[in-house]
Amino acid sequence: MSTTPLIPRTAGPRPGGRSARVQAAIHQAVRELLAEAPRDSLTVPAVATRAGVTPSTIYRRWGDLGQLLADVAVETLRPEATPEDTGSYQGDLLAWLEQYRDEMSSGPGRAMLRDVLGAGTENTGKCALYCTQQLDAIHERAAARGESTLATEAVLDGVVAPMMYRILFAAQAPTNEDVASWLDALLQAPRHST
Amino acid sequence: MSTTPLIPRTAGPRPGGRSARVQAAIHQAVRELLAEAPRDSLTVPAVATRAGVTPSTIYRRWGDLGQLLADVAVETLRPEATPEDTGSYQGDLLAWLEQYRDEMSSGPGRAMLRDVLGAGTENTGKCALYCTQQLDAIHERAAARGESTLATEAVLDGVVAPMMYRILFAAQAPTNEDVASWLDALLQAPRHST
DNA sequence: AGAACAAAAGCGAAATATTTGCTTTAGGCA
DNA sequence: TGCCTAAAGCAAATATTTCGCTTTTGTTCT
Repeated sequence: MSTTPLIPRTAGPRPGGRSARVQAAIHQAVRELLAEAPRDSLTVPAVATRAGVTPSTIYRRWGDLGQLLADVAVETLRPEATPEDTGSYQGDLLAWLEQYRDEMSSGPGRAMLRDVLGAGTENTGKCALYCTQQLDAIHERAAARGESTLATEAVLDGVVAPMMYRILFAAQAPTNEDVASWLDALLQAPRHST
Repeated sequence: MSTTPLIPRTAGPRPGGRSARVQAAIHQAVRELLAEAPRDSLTVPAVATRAGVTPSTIYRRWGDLGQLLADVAVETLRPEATPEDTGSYQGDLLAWLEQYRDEMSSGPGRAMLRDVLGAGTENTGKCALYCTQQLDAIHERAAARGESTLATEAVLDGVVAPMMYRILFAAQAPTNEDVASWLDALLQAPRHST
């Protein structure tokens, strides 16, 4: 029964405080256990034990295993660097899209997507935000070089969306050739902004 | 060795048998309870009670609540009729895409998507299959009329995929205007097959 | 620095949910 | 009809989740 408020969620109040330490221990425990055993044998008590924490801590903070897994997933998905600089806009775009495809269509990538989408919180928004931010970074770098570019939204709709649709729903994941051809279609047809 | 079964998980061996009746009762119970109480207060024992069945029946057949919900969702999502005939290809397409958007971006629609994607079985494939089949039906009807058409795959990539991407990841769902403009872009640019 | 406060964690008992071995029932088939 | 098998029922054993209460910890105010 879910009558409880279930407050903030993902971030402890300040870095370095107890909350932050406990959260880090729990996230770490989840990652370790996911590496050791199949995902569906993971339980809250097991995570708690590994993290050196009581189960009720986890239940009070996350509510259930799904929310916790979603948090860990979105945390893992957060880009740790700006997209690689290949020297050209089209090169940057293609390189980033291909690595994104690799990551998302892999076993662990798909599992993380499932966790995030299955939980259905604002974590899904973060997921899309990270993607948009990386594309924006590529866009800005190209603009600084004076290259003509596509709107980030066009890339999202033209490449990322079909890619995700196939990863999520289709029997077989998209290939790098698919990605390249979606991108080509965009680069040929529509008006670039200069 | 009898090579028989290859049993699909969701369907009892024959319609009318005990399995089929039990499955129907359980599906029905899930739908009723979902209509009465918030989704996360649903439990397997509650479903079992409502369906007049023992919990172990559900656990043995579906494994857990998530799988059962995914089954019910994909069953609900199955189209019960061929797409409405508006008289023209473009009319048919637009009408169907708009109703699909309505359905998928509604509260219940999003919940069902979450259930299906979160469970991560071949149910996701069925979901995409239904969509493809409806689009193919529209395509065939247009071909029979002698109209020029788009490849179903183009519609999937150009309209359905961006639509789903936003429903799943974005803060705000796409509008019918979005759908219309995605479709327009397709209809103007690329080669139609006659 | 020290005291007081609030937020979060620990603990353990109670309530629920899940698993499992065995029995019973219902359909399919010779 | 009378076996035969797959699925359901039942109930005991486990495992999990929830919840009230206590304790710890970090922050803030003198």
